[in-house]
Order: sequence, then C-alpha cells, then structure tokens
Amino acid sequence: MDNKQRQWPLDRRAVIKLLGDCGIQATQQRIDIAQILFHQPQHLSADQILKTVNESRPSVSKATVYNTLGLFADKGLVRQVIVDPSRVFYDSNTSEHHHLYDIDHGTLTDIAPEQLTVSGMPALPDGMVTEGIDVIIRVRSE
Amino acid sequence: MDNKQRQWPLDRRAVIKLLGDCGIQATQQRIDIAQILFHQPQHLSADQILKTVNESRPSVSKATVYNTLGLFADKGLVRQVIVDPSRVFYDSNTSEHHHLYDIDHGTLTDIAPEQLTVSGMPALPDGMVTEGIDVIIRVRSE
DNA sequence: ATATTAATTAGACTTTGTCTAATTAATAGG
DNA sequence: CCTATTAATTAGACAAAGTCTAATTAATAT
Ligand SMILES: [Mn+2]
Ligand SMILES: [Mn+2]
Ligand SMILES: [Zn+2]
Ligand SMILES: [Zn+2]
Repeated sequence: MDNKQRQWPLDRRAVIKLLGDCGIQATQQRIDIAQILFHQPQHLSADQILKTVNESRPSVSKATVYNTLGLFADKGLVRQVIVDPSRVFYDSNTSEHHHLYDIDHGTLTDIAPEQLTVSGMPALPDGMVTEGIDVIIRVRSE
Repeated sequence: MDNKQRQWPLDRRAVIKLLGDCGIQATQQRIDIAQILFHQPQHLSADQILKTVNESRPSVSKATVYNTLGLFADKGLVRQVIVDPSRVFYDSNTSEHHHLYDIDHGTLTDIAPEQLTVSGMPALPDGMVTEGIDVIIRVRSE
C-alpha cells in the first residue's frame, strides 16, 4: 500500500478515504486527529495533538489520542520519530527522509533524502528484519 | 580533550585519572558508577546502572545516578543514545560509531564507522552548530 | 581543626504514557 | 428501521522515567 500524500492539506473527505483504505474505521475522533496531522507535513507530539484537537470544545480523550496515534503508526499512516527522551513525535510525512533536530528549541526539520545518503548497510544477523533507518542531525542554536 | 578509552576494563585507578582529567571530582559514588560503565564498551540505562551499583549493598541514590550520568554526558565521557521512547541509554564508547537497535529485545549493538557512511551533510542555518549525527538501524527479530 | 564549598540523599513531584472497567457509538442482519 | 453484537471511547487510576528541593554529609582549603 502506497501512502504518499501529495496534496496538503487533506480535507475531511480525503482523510476518511485514507482511513478506509487502511482498514481503519473512520470515527469522529480519528477523523479529527487525522485532519490535524494531515493538514501539512509536520512533526507533532501526542500532547500537542491532544491540545489542538480540544481547543474549541473538549471532544477527544487522552486515551483516544494515544490509541489513535498508536494505530496510525501501526498502519503506516504516520511515523514515530524518536529524538527527544521526553516525548515521541509523530510525522505525517511517511515518505523517506531524514531529520535535523534542534536540541535547544525541540524542533524537528526534514532533510530531503537526496541531500543525505547512507551507504553500506551492514548484513543483518539471521532472522532480523530492517524496520527503518533513522538519520538524525543534532544541532544546538542558542 | 581526547577521551578514547582503549584498554577495557578501566580499573579504579584509571577511572580516577579519567575523572580528574575531565575536571570531575572523584567521589566514591562517581567512581563506582564510572567503573560499571567503563568495564567494557556498552549501552546501559540509568535504571540498570542504579541496580548494578547497589547490588551488593545500597550505596548510591537514584538522584546521584542521574546527576552523575548527566555530568558524564556533559563532559563527553559518555554518549546518550536516544532510540527508545521509554529510556535513555548511556554509551561508554564515545568514539564515532553507529547503532543497530533491536526493537523487540531492546538491545543496542554498535556498527563500526567504516561499515556505514553518511554523505552530504546539508549546510546548516546561521548560528546552528552540529552536536552530532546519529544513525540508527531499527530491526525486529521475533 | 575549622570554615567553606561541593556532592549526596530521601522523597515529593512532574510528565509521558498505559491500563481497566464502564459507557457509548458503529455496524450488520432481520 | 430496530435490535444484537462488536468496536471505540472515556475517566481516572496507575506506572515508569526523570527532576527538584531542602537537609545532610563529604571533600577541600586554610
Ligand atoms: Mn508533550
Ligand atoms: Mn530503565
Ligand atoms: Zn519528518
Ligand atoms: Zn554504541
């Protein structure tokens, strides 16, 4: 299944279609969360999503935000980015790319895959399967 | 300051010397923690270190373990490895290398820098300073 | 020895995330 | 449509990693 989103933002209809294509039941809460994520290619923490989705009137619980993000990640709709010991970022851009992380501001920026090449994947021990390769450039900028 | 440890394990004397060279006061607690870390090149979590250092008789508090690991990281004696959202690993090998992370078992393995090359460091925006480049190969192995 | 400074400590606290059991919403079949 | 069944949501308890504070203890310098 090829999930390259090309037209941002995804509107409500497109989001419902996307969920359906992944075999995810399109509930109100999931649609709301997906609309936030797929407004543009971006990196959001669970907490940022929880706040955003509830900023007009409270509508989605913390448990559902975590459940939904976990589900989206499992289905490959979003990618978890682990760069900060204190929280996970969810990346709405699942196409291959690398990251630049500003330690001081806690902000993530994309690096296009053409810009940076990793060569020499070592042979993996028997029974191991590559799940992904993360390249993170850590910067300070005080 | 060049901190390439070459003879493992570092004994008590070597550890005290190492701390002194970094301007770290060699207290009993710090020596104990350093001896665990510098027994061999390895990746340990704060919790693993806390347990190990207290396995004969309790001698070092949780606060001191965290203080000490933070201090060692600041001084460049150890390197933090952020691959798991639930805990930070401290790497006693500070020479340049990459990592392979087994998601299912939570274990980290080193990849020699010769084995894997990153080419094409993008130009950084003004005022940004590179802190490090992390390459992590994530694998499953169930 | 004493004074001064630095490190350690227990335990409260915070934050991120998980879990449970009860409620509510969605779906399917008649 | 109505009803039965299943799936999702929820509040709030809970867990784990890590931080912070104020008091104590240890190290250093004179
Ligand atoms: Mn957050
Ligand atoms: Mn741990
Ligand atoms: Zn990204
Ligand atoms: Zn390593």
